[in-house]
Amino acid sequence: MGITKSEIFTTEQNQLAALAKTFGHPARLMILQHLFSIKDCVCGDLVEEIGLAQATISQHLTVLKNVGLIKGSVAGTRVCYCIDTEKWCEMKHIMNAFLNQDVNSNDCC
Amino acid sequence: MGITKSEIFTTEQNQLAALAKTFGHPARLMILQHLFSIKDCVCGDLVEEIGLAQATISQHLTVLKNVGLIKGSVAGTRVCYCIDTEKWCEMKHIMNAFLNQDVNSNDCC
DNA sequence: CCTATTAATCGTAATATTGCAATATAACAA
DNA sequence: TTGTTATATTGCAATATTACGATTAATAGG
Repeated sequence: MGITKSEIFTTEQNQLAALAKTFGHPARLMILQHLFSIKDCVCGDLVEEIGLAQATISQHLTVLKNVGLIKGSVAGTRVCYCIDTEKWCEMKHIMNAFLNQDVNSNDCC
Repeated sequence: MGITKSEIFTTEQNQLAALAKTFGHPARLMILQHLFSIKDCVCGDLVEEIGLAQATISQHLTVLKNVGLIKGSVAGTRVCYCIDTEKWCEMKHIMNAFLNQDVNSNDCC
């Protein structure tokens, strides 16, 4: 039904799935990579950079904002977006805990 | 339009997005965690374990199989699923390369 | 052969996501 | 104020995803 039965899963599972879903679109990955690559945290050129309509980019930015990975501050007519490094690290720990669960089981790598 | 414009992104970005999308559902996370927790690699109890219909579980297993993270071998009437550890590690490297890109930029953690 | 068991597939319904044009909003500049 | 620029929101269309009942296929056990 396109609807996920969240109630039968743990909070942790739902949270991790929500995070992963955020990374589940190449445009959002590109946005994050661009935010990492520039130093001065000033954005707004994402539309030309990526090649999707302005409305679409804005939507993807909202998704990233909602999950907390980026934050934007108004600077005149522009909005300055940047990575929320604290949330990013928090996320990294959650992801790593999942990705490294194999060390408990058997031989790997 | 519900359709992703894959052609404007790099192969790496599309690949990573596809991987992340796989983790973007709690049922699939639960399946993977269950496969890690048991040792003998015999499955089939996933339906009771999770609480979704058999057809739904089968669908999720197909998604995981398509991305290569699990493999199944027929054993009589049953199918034995297990993690493809090689692919799992491969995936882990790809994910980590993305998650750790922040070390290049500024102070974190 | 017949039947039960297990998992995959089909068909369908409901909801979610992606994308864009058009419009709205907000701030600056003249 | 008027016009310009930058971003957000709205409305809509197309496609994707999730879920399940029903069916099918394949095998094991009598």
